[in-house]
Amino acid sequence: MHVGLQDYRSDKLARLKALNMQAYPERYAVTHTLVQASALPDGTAAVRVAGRIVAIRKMGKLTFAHLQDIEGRVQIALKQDHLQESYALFHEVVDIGDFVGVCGATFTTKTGEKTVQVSEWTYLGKALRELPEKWHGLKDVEAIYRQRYLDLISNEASRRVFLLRSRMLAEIRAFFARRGFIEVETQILTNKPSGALASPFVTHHNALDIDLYLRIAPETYLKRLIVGGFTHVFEIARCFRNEGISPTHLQDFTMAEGYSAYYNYQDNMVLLRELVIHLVRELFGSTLVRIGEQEIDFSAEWPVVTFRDLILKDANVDIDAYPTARELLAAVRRQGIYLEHEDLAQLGKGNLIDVLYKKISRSRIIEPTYLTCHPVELSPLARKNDHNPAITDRFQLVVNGAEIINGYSELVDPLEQRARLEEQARLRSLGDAEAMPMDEDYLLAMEYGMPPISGWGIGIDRLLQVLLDLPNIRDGVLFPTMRPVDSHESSA
RNA sequence: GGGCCAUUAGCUCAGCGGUAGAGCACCCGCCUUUUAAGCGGGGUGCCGAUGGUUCGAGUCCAUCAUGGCCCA
Repeated sequence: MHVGLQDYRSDKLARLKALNMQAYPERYAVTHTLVQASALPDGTAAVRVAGRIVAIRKMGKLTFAHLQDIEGRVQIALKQDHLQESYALFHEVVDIGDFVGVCGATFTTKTGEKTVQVSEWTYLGKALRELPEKWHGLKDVEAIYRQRYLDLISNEASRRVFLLRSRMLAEIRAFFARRGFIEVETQILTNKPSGALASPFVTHHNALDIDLYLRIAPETYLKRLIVGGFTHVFEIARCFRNEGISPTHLQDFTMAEGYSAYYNYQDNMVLLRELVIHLVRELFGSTLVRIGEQEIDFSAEWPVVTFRDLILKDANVDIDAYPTARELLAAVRRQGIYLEHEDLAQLGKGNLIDVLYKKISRSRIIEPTYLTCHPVELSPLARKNDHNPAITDRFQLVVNGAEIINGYSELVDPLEQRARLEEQARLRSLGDAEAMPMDEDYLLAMEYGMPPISGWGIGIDRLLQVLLDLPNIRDGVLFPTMRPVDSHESSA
């Protein structure tokens, strides 16, 4: 016997078998979903619904119960008058948590709840363990992540989060389809961890006897597709980064990423603003979203701020006035700002600006804001600005201190790309694990010619977290990665 | 990697040196419009693990495990 199984439930299972009833039948035909049934007019006959029993209220010869699924619930009523001996049987074998199917007619109770008056019920599945407590639900964070099914059964708020996530992805697909984008799937097991500055997961292919990397971004593959003739292309891409765990970082996350030939980054700033406003409207029925203490109106104008102006405002330091990292760092210290980093002195100017921004500015940005003109060394795949070679034609959407969207005009010149990747490879050889490796295969594709391109990436998990104001990004992930409960457990 | 917090019944939680507790769930009885149904009766436990201190340890100490938050 397994630990934790409730004896009274095992007893009822044995009782079912003794009565020659199926504890786990193979099929049940329904006429309505639970939510549909709860909206039928009174007197609708022969309604057949099925679900998990989440509450039973027995009042002698009359019993009320609730059937529930992911979308909702409906009340059922069982009367001894109508059901005869099968009324007692119900109480003899059915527990909260079991699945049943019922057939009956709809009516409305004195207290106004639509209810199916059961004329016939069918056993559909035994639960050998008790459900979490009906009023408080499942509270233990660890159990919520490890046993999401229990969280979904017992917490209405959790059901809402995951239904909204699903709708959000459907709306993103519909939005881009309407604008002529073609959805693709590119490889997840890659030869090079390209397309972002991040540490990859490494795995091994036995037949080829080579190490492979789980993709950190689909970027270079989607741009190869532009070479191949796609004009507007996007992917809902699961990506993997072998980095630290925090309430805002996942190792295994979903990115929607897209590219358009002939666009520049400003075209995409317009496009993605439309997308976000569309999503907020569809999901919440309004562009006003409550996030923390703030009510944010996504339809209001989004400020556009350059890195330089942002840091000038928050730190009183003009990053353009200091040509080297050393001078910039000294200027920052003169403002009484002390940055924390493992080897601050080793950082290049671009990375230093990035650390500074994260320290003093990012968390202060609450309303949707486009941050632009990123330092070139943070963006090895982005196009340099035609007038200022120190910055790129890049933008990020920041909301409530979180980076939701990243996009830029793409670097399409293969010779400059080669030089940039050589610089990255050099940083990598000096020990920067996040620098990009040389990627000859991508350069080969570029050498066949690229049009002007602009691309974008949306952190789906992050977006969901911000819009739903979730304390931990994993609250929007069904089964977040966890350490195993017992790493050397037996095969019990 | 560092700091703080948590881990007690199936679930939600009390208990902080002296015989393991409550509510829900569960079992028995009553109850034909309830909905955290109600009323009466019943306590189901490896108190995360391992050591230690003590006459005596959920309780104090140490180490470990898992998780959360903050910092790096």
